Amino acid sequence: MTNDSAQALCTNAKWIGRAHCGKCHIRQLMLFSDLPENAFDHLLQPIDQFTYPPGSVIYQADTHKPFIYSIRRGMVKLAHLAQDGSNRIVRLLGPGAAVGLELLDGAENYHHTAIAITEVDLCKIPVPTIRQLEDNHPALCMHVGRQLQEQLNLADQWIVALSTGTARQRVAQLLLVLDEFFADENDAFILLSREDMAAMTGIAVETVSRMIADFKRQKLLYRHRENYYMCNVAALEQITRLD
Amino acid sequence: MTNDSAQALCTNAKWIGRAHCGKCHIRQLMLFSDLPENAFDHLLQPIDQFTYPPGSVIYQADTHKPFIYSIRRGMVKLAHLAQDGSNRIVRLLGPGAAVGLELLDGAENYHHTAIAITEVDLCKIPVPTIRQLEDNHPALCMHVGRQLQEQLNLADQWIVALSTGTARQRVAQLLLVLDEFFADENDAFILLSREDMAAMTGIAVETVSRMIADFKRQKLLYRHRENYYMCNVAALEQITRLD
DNA sequence: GTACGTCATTGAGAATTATCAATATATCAA
DNA sequence: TTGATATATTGATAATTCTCAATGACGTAC
Repeated sequence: MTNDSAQALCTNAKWIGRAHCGKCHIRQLMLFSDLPENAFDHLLQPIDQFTYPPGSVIYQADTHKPFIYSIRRGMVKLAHLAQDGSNRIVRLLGPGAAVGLELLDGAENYHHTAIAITEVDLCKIPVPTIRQLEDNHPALCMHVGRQLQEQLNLADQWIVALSTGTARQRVAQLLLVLDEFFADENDAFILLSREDMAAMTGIAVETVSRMIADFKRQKLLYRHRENYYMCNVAALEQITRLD
Repeated sequence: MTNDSAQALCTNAKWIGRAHCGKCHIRQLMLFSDLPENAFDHLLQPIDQFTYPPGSVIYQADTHKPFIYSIRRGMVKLAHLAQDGSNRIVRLLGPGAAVGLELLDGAENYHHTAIAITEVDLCKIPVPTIRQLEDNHPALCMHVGRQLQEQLNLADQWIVALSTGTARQRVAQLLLVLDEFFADENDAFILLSREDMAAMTGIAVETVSRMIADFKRQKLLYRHRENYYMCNVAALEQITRLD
């Protein structure tokens, strides 16, 4: 349970440019869907875009910066890192999700540590800018609510699917989550590190490795191309039911 | 893991009366805090109050009724009941919390089964009434958001505290949760059934019983009065850190 | 009071998982 | 390419937890 993952907590964000939310091509996914284009004409503070390399820390739990982030590309994990080195991932988020929303509800500090798993593009949105937009466009409040409800659903699913049952069942569920939410157009997904999978399911790294290796041998999980895998959904679903 | 809790899923709500939200004495806790008194003068549909005896089902997952509920008194569990009889509790809620909020975000059906643990008083709020109030009082949207954020925090804590670590640690964490959120003015709380505790922590009923019995023997947990218990917070916190 | 039902506790053995250690594989820099 | 490093896999054993079974405690109906 106590993993000594001495992953250096470094941030290596690279500025991509000013965001043009009115013209954002994935806006329907994002926090600002169906705000009018001109809503972004006179922002108090601009919204910038950044790229983060894999492993970089977007923000740390119990620290404060006045920004929330909207994920444009890539995969972000929200983790709880205890002082004893133990590490529990509570959520895995992808394009369209917003992180750091707790700041909008009066939280002083971030509740988790957010880390890029893959290369990630984010919009960095100042909290005062959100407030300004909320004042002028009450609909935004609903979108924030929708984000929260969505994340609540994910958290509940995390409890039911990834934190319940035998190790085999949990790892199978995790693969199904990756397949459902993070697969590309070929239905292939990046297989996470065993350490991350262990932190998601609350089981030991070696146990995860055994389950994954076993699934590979049984051809329930197979390589599609470099770093990308596909899985036999029906067979894994069977396992989640009957170990 | 698979518990054959053949608890009859019966509802026995008793009507208490029409709610007078403008004069609700715990309104600051509730969904409608700081809406003006007259906001409730011309509701499309009334808000009624009900009492539920322990064990009664408030609503069932995957069913639909156009109501959300605000808890005035008592303790409610949100559970996921799988067809194979397994039962995982994802949240424990008390006065001031609202349940069924997923309906406000377009969900067709409830996401959990909500069951009264103690005797419970609820306000039954029709969804159209919420919509009406939201239209007239945009601030309500923020309150819903706050409820969601609050429940998201609880869900995350559930993952980190109650679904991580050894059985001993999890049961200790559960007692700390009961002490923190559900203790009365004497700092005493109702000790849940072993079955509920097992469903909250994802461990077997017998294992929970062993841990609880052990805590009692060590005087970390002791009876205050009929059905109410107190715990040694410092000692239990110690256990959560070092097993 | 006794019989019954429900729930909590305890015991013992089986099964699962964690831990520690070794080996294999992949990755990366030179 | 070759090392050097990190990550994944596997093995063996210890520890934990689950499961099944028995017993105890408590309340309720009769």
